[in-house]
Amino acid sequence: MTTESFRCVTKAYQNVHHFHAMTPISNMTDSDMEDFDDEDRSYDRSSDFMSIGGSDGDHDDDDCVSITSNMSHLKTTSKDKSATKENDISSPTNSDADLDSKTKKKRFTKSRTRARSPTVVVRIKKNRRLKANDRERNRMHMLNKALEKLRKVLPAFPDDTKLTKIETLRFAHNYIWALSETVKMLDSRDNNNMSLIASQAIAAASEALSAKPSIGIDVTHFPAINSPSSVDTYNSTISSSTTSSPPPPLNWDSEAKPKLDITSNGTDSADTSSRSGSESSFLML
DNA sequence: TAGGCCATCTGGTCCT
DNA sequence: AGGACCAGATGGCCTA
Repeated sequence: MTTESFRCVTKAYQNVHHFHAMTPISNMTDSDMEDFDDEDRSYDRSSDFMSIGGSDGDHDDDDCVSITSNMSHLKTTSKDKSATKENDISSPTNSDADLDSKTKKKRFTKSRTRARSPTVVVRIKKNRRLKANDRERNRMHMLNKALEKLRKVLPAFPDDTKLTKIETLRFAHNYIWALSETVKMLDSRDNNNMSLIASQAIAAASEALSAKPSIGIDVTHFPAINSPSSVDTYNSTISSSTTSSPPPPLNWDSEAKPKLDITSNGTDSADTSSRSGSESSFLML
């Protein structure tokens, strides 16, 4: 188990309420038990211990999710439990049938407006917060997993430098843009005016992007990347060709991810100052 | 040591 | 009511 996953698992367990795993039920007060029921946790009276879901001790990166799943399971269980409670109310026993309607109404009202002491309310709120924290943690884990998938489909940097979140998004944005431009030009290969078309495409893209400041891709910086998809390289090659000869092939190794040349100069952006120029250019938004 | 990045917690808001 | 989403706050870790 990695340190990170250990931290993750440990934290998740820390964040569960003080009713945590292996808390002896016998040590609980009646109000505790009531609160516990309120918070939809399962427990096992027969074993006199409660748990928040099993763990085989062999955690991996998915363990945080599994913990959440376990808690979700508890939630499901609790829903069943609450449903059972409702059934208990709606389907009275024979002794209940002996009661007059007035009494029944009184009991029903009481069950719906159960008075709770301030300490119980605080505890309930605390548990809701913990559950919300768990969901939020899980949500962020899912987001990070998606981000990791995105990193894997992007060209790798020479030293396997892990892109930060913002760099990944910027890089992906520019990378898609580059591929789009390449496809546009490839679609026009049998046209002798490839150079004109390419420049028009870039101009159009530039105009469209400049019209949308929220995107703000810097087209003038983007071609600084010395990759086969570099519009600059591509376009200059096309410009120098007066015939209908095909543009330089995309010579990216089909087996390995293309390596970006980060040795050329470029303009650093504020939050990519620690990276090389061309890298910053490609990441710039 | 300062700054960047990240994970997590937290309260608010919106939606179902 | 509860869950999803969001943004601000906070603290830890790492690096120049």
